[in-house]
Amino acid sequence: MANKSMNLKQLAEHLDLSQATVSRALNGYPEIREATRNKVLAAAAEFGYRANSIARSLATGRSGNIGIVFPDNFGMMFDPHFLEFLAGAAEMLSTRDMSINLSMPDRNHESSKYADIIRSQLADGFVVNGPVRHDSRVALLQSLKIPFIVHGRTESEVPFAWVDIDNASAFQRAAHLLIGFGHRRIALINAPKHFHFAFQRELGLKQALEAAGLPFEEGLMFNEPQTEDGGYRLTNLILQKNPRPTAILCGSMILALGCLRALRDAGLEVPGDISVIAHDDVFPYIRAEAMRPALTTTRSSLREHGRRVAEVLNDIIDGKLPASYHEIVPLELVLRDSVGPVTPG
Amino acid sequence: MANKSMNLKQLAEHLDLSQATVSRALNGYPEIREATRNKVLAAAAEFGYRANSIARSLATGRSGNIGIVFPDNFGMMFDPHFLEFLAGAAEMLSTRDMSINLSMPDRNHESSKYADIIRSQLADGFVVNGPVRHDSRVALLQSLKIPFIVHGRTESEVPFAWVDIDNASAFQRAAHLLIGFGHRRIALINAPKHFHFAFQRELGLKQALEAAGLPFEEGLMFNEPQTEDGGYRLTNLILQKNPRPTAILCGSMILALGCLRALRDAGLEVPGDISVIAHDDVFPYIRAEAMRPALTTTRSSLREHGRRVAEVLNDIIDGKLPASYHEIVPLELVLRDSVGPVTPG
DNA sequence: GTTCAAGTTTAAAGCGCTTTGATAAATTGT
DNA sequence: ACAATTTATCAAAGCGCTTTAAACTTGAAC
Repeated sequence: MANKSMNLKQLAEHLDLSQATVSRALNGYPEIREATRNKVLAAAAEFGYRANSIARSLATGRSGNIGIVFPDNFGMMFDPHFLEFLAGAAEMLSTRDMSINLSMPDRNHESSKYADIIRSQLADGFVVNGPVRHDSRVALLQSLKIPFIVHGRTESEVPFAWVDIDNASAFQRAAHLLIGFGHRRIALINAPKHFHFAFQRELGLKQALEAAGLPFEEGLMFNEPQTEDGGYRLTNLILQKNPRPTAILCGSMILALGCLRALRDAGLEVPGDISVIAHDDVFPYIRAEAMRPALTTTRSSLREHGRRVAEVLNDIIDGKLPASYHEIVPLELVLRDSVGPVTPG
Repeated sequence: MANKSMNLKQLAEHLDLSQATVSRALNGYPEIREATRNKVLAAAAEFGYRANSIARSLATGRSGNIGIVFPDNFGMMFDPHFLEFLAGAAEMLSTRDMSINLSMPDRNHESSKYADIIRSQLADGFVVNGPVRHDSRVALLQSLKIPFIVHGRTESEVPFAWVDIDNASAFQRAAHLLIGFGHRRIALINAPKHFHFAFQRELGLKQALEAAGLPFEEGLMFNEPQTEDGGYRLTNLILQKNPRPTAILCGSMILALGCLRALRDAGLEVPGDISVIAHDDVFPYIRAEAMRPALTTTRSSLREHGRRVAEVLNDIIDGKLPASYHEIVPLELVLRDSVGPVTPG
């Protein structure tokens, strides 16, 4: 169908070498003489030879794919975040000549989905996205002995691999900053609390308040899927509180977008009347520094997470890292112009 | 690493049959006696046997993957739309035991990306997403003789496969409806005009106006990436026009969200003061029927497109459909409550 | 009872790579 | 100069499936 291109055998014949030698030369084995390797590389380039990944997989027993299943909460938790993560993973994998095997969860037998994919060797391991506080996928994958990594964290008896940011401490630091500026009533616009990261973020705020001897007010905690619309509506609710909170913490830039709009509509100045800090997942098309005022954020690139998670999963599959490996991606608190001291009145 | 499961040879031995027979039984070949097939099926189920997709691919010469490359305009065109499409494609493919090979475009040599993927047999064909009016990918893939399908359309000398909705006629019908209600000044909030679909939509509006002998006003055409924010800002611009347009056409539900908010902020009633029609890509989490007022829309599910595009691409790869196959997905005009007659004033 | 065709099943080749174990060539030591 | 190493290359096996071509069964037809 497509242009039948040269295969290893033909390349080897052309070079008057054995397939074994050509294969090794291409794959960087040390026992190949430099002169030979150069000849092989040159010929490969000349003919545009690329190893057939299928044949390689059959020989090595590795599919070269990592499996990513659409979050089953898709439609909730969702879109820009998941896609941004995907983009990072895809980017990283292409540098290692690997790919993503993307699939939808099977409503009926979601449990067998993973096993099926592994058994048919469509993927060598999985990424678990959008973990909830007690996520059953971890135990499932563990019992099936399938390599996996969680992006984020969940509560589990048995250790498992994960890569996450320190959500609690990020929001604690943000809150600490606000408290330092004299804020005492801080509202939180957050994702639904059954997500582990959302729960942790509220915890961080709580800790900062308690550390400062300030009361934690349940009534200032708002949870909603992270949409611009949600940010707008929740902010309007916040503004009805009496006395009005003097600062708002937003769980995502998308929520912040809605939040800022609501504040503008209400005729409030940031940071004059109210301070705002958001968590920035670094979407290329929503830039905190370009906003008016430039937004103070806790920042951690979701695309970067995608890259790192894919990398770590590969290393786990390769046995270079243990199945219990975990890592906290550092995160910055970027000071810009949306935080100021509380004004009396 | 993962649970070594049974392979064809072992299954055949267990059944005291040849691999050929078992393979055929499993793949539904007609020459297998019904009794034999049942035995095979039962055993396969018992042992949870799944054919190794890699080995199958090597034998058949088909990877079983379709390639999807992130739109290079990613960050523009984008997110919820692309992901929704992806979800549909993933869903469809899993019913055919196929997968998506998802990759990022290589900035440096995007042209070789496709060829590389085909040569290394990572995919059997490609979906071209988010085509612009003159999209170079079509000529590229054609010259490389790689099976592909365009989701949407583009201008090209040579015929190629595509699946699209009739954007022009959709917007023409929507405009026609508005005109029927007496509207004469209709504003359009649209994606950037270099995208083929956006261009077509404007064309449709223009045609409807001309057919009714009404003037087409360039100044009422607004183009912006399809974000809620964009819809909000552009609507505010529209409201400053004098005389004020009496109807707005929105290119997506996300734009419409922003549009409606701006109207609400301005204290305008829909459809009392102004009528609104939007194009609905059917996101599960933005429902036109749930809005206030329920929105009249042109409707065509992007997820459904993903399914159909994947299906057609497969059929083209299989040779069941010609490489010039194309199809216009029908689209509905759903009347709800956001359109009304022009009120004098 | 043969004969033939249709219906079933099988042995074996092959897909294109990696890798093992053997072999040949180059290098070293004595 | 010849054995002992080390280095570079090769032939062949094998990964797990599909598919071709051949072989074996039936059962009907004569």
